Amino acid sequence: MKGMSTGYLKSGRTRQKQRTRDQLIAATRELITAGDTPRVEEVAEAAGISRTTAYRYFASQAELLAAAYPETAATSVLPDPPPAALDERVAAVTGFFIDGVQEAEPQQRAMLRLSLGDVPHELPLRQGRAIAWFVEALAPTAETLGDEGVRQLALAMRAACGIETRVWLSDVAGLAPAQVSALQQWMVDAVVNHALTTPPPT
Amino acid sequence: MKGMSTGYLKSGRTRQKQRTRDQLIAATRELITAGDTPRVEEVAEAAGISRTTAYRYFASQAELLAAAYPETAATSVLPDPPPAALDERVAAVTGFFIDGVQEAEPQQRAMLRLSLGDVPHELPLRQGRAIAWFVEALAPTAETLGDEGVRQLALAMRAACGIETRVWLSDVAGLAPAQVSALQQWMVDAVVNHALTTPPPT
DNA sequence: TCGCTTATGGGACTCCAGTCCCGTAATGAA
DNA sequence: TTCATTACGGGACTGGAGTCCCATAAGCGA
Repeated sequence: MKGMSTGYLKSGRTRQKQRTRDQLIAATRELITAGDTPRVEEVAEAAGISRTTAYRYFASQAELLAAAYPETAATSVLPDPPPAALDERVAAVTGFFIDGVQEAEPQQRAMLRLSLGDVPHELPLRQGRAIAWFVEALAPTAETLGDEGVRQLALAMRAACGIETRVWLSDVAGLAPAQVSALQQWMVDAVVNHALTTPPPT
Repeated sequence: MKGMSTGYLKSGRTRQKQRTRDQLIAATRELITAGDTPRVEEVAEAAGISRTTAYRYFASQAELLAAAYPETAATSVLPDPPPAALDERVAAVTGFFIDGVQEAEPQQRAMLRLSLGDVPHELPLRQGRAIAWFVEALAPTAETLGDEGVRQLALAMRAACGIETRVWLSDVAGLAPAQVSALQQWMVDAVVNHALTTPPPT
């Protein structure tokens, strides 16, 4: 089972398939918020759907978890109206992002672990949706840094406050969740300030 | 099988056990440098030792890989004599660390993945050995930052240039290995410089 | 050399992820 | 209502990680 093509839902019994898919995702979310990383079998059972069918919709546990990850439909996470000051914009986006990671930490960890699996994934398991948010926050620096510089800085910001850094600061460094968030926020400030004097490499 | 207590090797047939353990680690290293993440069974077979015995020494594939990770016996990685300038000290340690991570990337990824397993580990699977190196590099800042400040900064530095950040910059951001290293080096510079004006949170 | 201790080997077993085959039943068009 | 299409369910199967039991043989002291 290789996962279904994107167009699959669009032909034939559209509503039935959409309903099945939605039920699987809903069940996944419930189990995740209940605390664990559910097996595909558990999700299927909770949704009243057979394991086989669950695998028809999602090629792996990883894809199912990724699909269940809450979509932030918003293309921007800046307040309205967006502040003009760079530090306010950065603080808003960074705070939103760090809070989101902290809240969904178990799921984030599961997705990270599964994305590190032996078999490379074709499907975009971890999509880097947040990069655009950081780029937007950096709009005031566009002239000085240029498109490429802005992008590199946004990557550094995301790297500094993502789940990967959080995992190490928690598991190995032994910091408490609030300390992790504070240090990540501080690291983001560091890279932003540094970029203003020394542009990131390209 | 829960792994053997530390004192196990010290009682009874010491040399035999040490030999068995060494053979397992040697075989693991060979297979790793050959390119893959070996299964315990493969390691055992390559070492001419039974799978059961391999599990007697290492409770999991993760522990075996961690034990096979090259020990940098050196307590310092600064050149001799160590430079006095902060930026030279930081550049030396960071360069050494980033290069080491890049060279052992498959193994590092495997250890990261396995450390994210569902079952929490009691044994120190990932030990944070590098923290001391960064603390040492930061010696010139000890007076201004204080012990706690130095440690927090060292954690931020390690977080910025570790395998976790590397994974994201490679897999999601799509940077080439050399670009990843360059951006990580730049991030380390950023946090060090930032700490001189704005101490990290405690 | 003998015999006790104990490290080792063999192999069966559980659990989970993922695949595959095939029969059934729901859907929706004629 | 009839009937072809097709989504679904059941269940067997592979393969890898890790556990456990028991027999064997290697090590080491007497």
